[in-house]
Amino acid sequence: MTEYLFDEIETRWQKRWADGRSFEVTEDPARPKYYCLEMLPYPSGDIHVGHVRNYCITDVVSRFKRMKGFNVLHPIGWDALGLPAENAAIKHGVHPEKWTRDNIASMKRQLQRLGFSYPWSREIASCDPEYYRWNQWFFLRMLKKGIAYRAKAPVNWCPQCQTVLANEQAEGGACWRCGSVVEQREMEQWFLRITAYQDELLDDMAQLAAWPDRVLIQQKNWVGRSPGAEIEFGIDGKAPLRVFTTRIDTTYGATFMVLAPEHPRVDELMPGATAEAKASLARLRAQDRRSRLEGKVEKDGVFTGRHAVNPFSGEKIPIWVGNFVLMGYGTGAIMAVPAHDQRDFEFARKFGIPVRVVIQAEGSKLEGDALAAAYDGPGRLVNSGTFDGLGGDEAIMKMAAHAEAKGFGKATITYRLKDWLISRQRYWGTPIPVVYCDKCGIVGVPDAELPVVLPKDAPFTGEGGNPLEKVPNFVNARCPRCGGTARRETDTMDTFVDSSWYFYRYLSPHKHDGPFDPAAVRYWFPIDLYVGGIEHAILHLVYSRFWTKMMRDLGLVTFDEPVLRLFPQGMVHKDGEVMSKSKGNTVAPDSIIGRYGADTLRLYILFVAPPEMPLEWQDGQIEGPHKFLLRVFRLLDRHADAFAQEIRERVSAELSPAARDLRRKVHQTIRRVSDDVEGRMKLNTAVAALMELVNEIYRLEPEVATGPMRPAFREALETLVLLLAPFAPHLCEELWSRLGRRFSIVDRNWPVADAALAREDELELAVQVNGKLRTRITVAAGASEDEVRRRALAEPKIVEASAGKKIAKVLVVPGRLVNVVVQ
RNA sequence: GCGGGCGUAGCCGAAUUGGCAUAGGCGCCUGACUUAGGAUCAGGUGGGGAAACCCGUGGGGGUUCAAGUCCCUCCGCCCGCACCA
Repeated sequence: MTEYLFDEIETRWQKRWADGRSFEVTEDPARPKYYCLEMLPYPSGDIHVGHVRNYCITDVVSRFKRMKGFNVLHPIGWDALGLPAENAAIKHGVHPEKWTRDNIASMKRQLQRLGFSYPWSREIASCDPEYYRWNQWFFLRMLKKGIAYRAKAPVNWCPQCQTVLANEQAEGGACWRCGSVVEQREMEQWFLRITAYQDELLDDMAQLAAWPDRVLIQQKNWVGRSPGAEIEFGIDGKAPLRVFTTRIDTTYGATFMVLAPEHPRVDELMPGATAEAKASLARLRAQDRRSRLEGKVEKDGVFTGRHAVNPFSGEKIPIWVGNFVLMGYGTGAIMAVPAHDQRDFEFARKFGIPVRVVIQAEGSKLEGDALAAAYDGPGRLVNSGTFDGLGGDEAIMKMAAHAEAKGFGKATITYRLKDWLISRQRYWGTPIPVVYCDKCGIVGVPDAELPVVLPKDAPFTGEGGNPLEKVPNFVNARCPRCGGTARRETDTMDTFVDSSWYFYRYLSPHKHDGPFDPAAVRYWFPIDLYVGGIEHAILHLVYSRFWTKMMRDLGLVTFDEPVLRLFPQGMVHKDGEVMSKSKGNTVAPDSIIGRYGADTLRLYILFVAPPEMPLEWQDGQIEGPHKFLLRVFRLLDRHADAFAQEIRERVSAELSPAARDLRRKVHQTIRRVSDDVEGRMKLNTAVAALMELVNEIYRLEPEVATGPMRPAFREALETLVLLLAPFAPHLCEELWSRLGRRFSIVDRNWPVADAALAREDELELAVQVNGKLRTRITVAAGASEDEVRRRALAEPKIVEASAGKKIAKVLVVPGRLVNVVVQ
């Protein structure tokens, strides 16, 4: 019965929405706008309820804003997702384009079934040639400005995916898609110079006040800005060794140096190494990458047999190779100060290298193990020549100035962030629009020849390697500059290039003479609300910030940041784990919709936990929201038809006590739901408020539904339907039309709370003695403080509790409580 | 190891600015209606106690008239980063 009910209602309204014209959006400068979206979904076949949560959140906010009178853009698009699409295509023996489009169609159907019909949407797919065109267009402009460049560098290679990866995509040494351990390879690849924006990515966080701190902290750590200094340590008969340090003030305490095992000068420094030393070196090199994945590996190293000169003290110190020094950070070499660095200390102890204190807190005489523990404590320099007695920043500044004056060093800033590697050895992605000419070198494809499209006949063997290399028609090209023969680039772009700017393309998805319409961008941007998973904190969300800054420098936009408010929703868990296909603990939306309806599923997801918290899926809990919707339906079913026939009367100013209670609850609920959705994004408490309202309506229905107070009852029902509409849109469209109102409910104004009606006439105040609850009193809302105090002190329980004691103070907190302090 | 967050009923959770702890839902109990109820409607539901009252937000301590909320400390869980020089 109920299944039939919701199925029929939902089918009916999904059809109406699909051809409804009232959802059109325009760039009308006179109207306030609201641009909200969820992170670009992957067309990865079947969705499960874990995916559905961010759609629910965004859809509720969109509908709410629409009812608030905003022009709302809530678009949807699809990521081509190069690598997984290609792997899936190989696995299933179909072309990745067909696989992608089939999955897009399937996902679209599933989302429509959920009521996410995106009536005010503009749709894009980043696998379309027209999207390729603009990716390439941007690339060529970046190439011209030196932001895109090709270089040989150590890069991450995923042996499973058979392609290189960006640093961000190989975090912790594992591939972001397949989890394989990545290898380091020296390869020539395409990069985007994101490091040109590293300071701005940090500084502009000041504009991101509405982003969660944890995301900003993650990004900050990822950029990893460390101010410090570079110093050169001389080596007899060789070029000096450069190191980076944040603690130049400890240089007198450097008792040895350490190179990363992969450091390019290791072989040069140990030409006549013994077989034993060579074996140690080989061991260190083999060990290094794995050690970082597996966590703790004991510090290990080998002495090169050579020494370097400390430029401050002139002391000769041994040069070691050590597994705890990373080639990817700083210069890949360090000066080791065992007295003031835990890692250096451990290494020094293992190999019997001396430890020299150069910073000491006044009066302290630390020795041995305690030295390391004190390494970052405050103190003054000792054993540091002419710098003795200096402390903190002053020591750092004076020593850096000295190094610069003597020409062996200078203050620098080191960053962890590396340039974004965007080339991929895959078929299914945007072709990088350049050719290699024997005479002219690297030449960009002219705009007029864009887009460079993928050949349809690429062979998919599943044997690895890029199929594009095996398509002569694609590879053999003419040089646009000299007309000679040239070889076309076969690498394609990282899928994260697509997602870096898709939300601009939404504004004008069919534009052919530019990536987007600047007037539309002026109107809609920046994005007001962006909902998505936290897993993109240092991937998509860094890339798209970079992309916007890059476009600003190309003169395409005038602002620095694309997203005003970021809202990372919590994951959906089941059986204690994140719900995901690979875990096999998914719940299909279809099975829930078939049983309870799409509105119930939405309401459950929104109600059972606040949106930012993880949600534990529990089968039984969905009954509550379902029963609630049926309760609403039955309530309206009893009255709607009659109300639709009647003339709408104004609510009388003379209210019965029951009608007064009802109106108060109605207006309090308007206020609560509005605040919860608009300000705090606490959609779970908004739903709870609506449940309270329905309980109150049921309670008062016998007294108010008929007779002179009927208009107040009608007001309650209509307001309920309006407030519930963003949460249960199918049901509320149905009920709204049953009340004789016109399609669509999202075009109705959101109700406005009347403060006078919401105010309580009487207040129940707690009366405490020394902070302990003793009794309660009921007073008129406007009662004076004096009167409240008198009433409280007259209460028998208070008289009893304070008998024989001195009343020191009586605190009256208006509207809340009275606290009598006795001694 | 460093950084961030969290810990409230049998379960999910509420408490927005330090002001009546536990809203709303699940579950459970009672009653009504009913041939029947896994439907619906109404009521109850932190622990102890006959009651007065006492206890109660992971443990301990502190600030305050008043602490789930602020401070210190310990325990547990989650997330992020991790030889970053």
